[in-house]
Amino acid sequence: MALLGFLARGSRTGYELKALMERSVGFFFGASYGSIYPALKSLAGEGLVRVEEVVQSGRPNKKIYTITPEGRQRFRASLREEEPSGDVFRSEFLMHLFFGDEHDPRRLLELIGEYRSRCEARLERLRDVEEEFGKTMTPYQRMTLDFGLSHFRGRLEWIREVEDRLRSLAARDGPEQRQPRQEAQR
Amino acid sequence: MALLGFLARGSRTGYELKALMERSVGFFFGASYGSIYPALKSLAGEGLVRVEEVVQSGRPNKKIYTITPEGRQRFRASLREEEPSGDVFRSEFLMHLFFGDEHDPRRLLELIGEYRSRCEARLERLRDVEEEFGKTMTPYQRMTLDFGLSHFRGRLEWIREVEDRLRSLAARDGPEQRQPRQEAQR
DNA sequence: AGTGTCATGTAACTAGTTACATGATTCA
DNA sequence: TGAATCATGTAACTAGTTACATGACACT
Repeated sequence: MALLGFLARGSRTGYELKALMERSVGFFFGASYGSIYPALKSLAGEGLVRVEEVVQSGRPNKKIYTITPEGRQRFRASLREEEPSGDVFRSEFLMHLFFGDEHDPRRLLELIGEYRSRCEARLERLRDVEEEFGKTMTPYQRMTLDFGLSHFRGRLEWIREVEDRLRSLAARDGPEQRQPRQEAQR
Repeated sequence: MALLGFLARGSRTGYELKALMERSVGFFFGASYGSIYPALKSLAGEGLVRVEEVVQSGRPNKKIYTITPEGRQRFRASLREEEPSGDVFRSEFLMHLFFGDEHDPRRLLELIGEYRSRCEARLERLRDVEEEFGKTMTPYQRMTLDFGLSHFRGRLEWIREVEDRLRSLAARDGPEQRQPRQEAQR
């Protein structure tokens, strides 16, 4: 259904749809080729999109998908009728942190550093999107972008505080006490 | 592996583990019976946990799982060696908002109201956990709880702003213009 | 010489969830 | 009387992802 929404704003190939989705809704709705191509095929089978094949040399023929009037109708019907299911959130990183007292403190600091990098990178990409499209977005697209911006900013604030607490915990335990069990096991 | 972590803090039944996980890590690591029972079985098969069956009448026999020394070792090894994969976040609600201009404004306000209720309920539950266990938590458990607290507080702040913007958009468009396409299609 | 972009697609796999099956006891 | 709690487990299903297969062209 998401694909229909994007196609309602202009005809695209599967490849273009993936790139477009990655930048716009990627942070809350991932989609791989393995899900996009089969979905487009089934939409075409239902007559919700039309396919126009453009012959190319040196690469597979381009397939430009265009939404049909039935597709538009179906899309709007799905917006009206579908109850969005609850957000899904899952974090293995937090599970590691949860069991932090069984962890090597240095490893923990390393893990959170990686976590921070990933958040920073994602925030950066959202800022790029803001600069590039900020003026042409609908107010609704703007709201979802703001969601992402505040999401990652909040996350980074929390990370900074956790790093401080982790460092003071490490200092309190003293440098000589670091990963005693790991040393003993060898 | 998460199950081993919980069992390292005390022996439990599968049923108890589910309840325990729901309250403590539920907001970032969901687990259903359909995943817990088979996992416990395979852990027992690998000798990482020991099972003690308690005969009961009127309900299935209780199976109390206890971690073995090999289980503890394996758990710590997994903390040391496993790279936590990136967080997973997915929101159908945001997809609805993203296409807000094709939506009926009243329906949108309704959807965000439901979204707010869910967030408030989750925040409330985390506050319950804080009151009940705040004093006995490890500093690491405290950090993950704070993650949840700041996560949902940030979310609620964003929601309030979106509700304001949505209402002013609805006011600007005027009440007579509501869902014009939906009316016309019938 | 090597990386990134364009461009399609499938098969195998992963990691679960949901629904079902069973059923006594306790509390409001 | 009805809901919640305790307690286990499986089968069928869902919704994907990852890796593979193919390969030219442009840029650095």
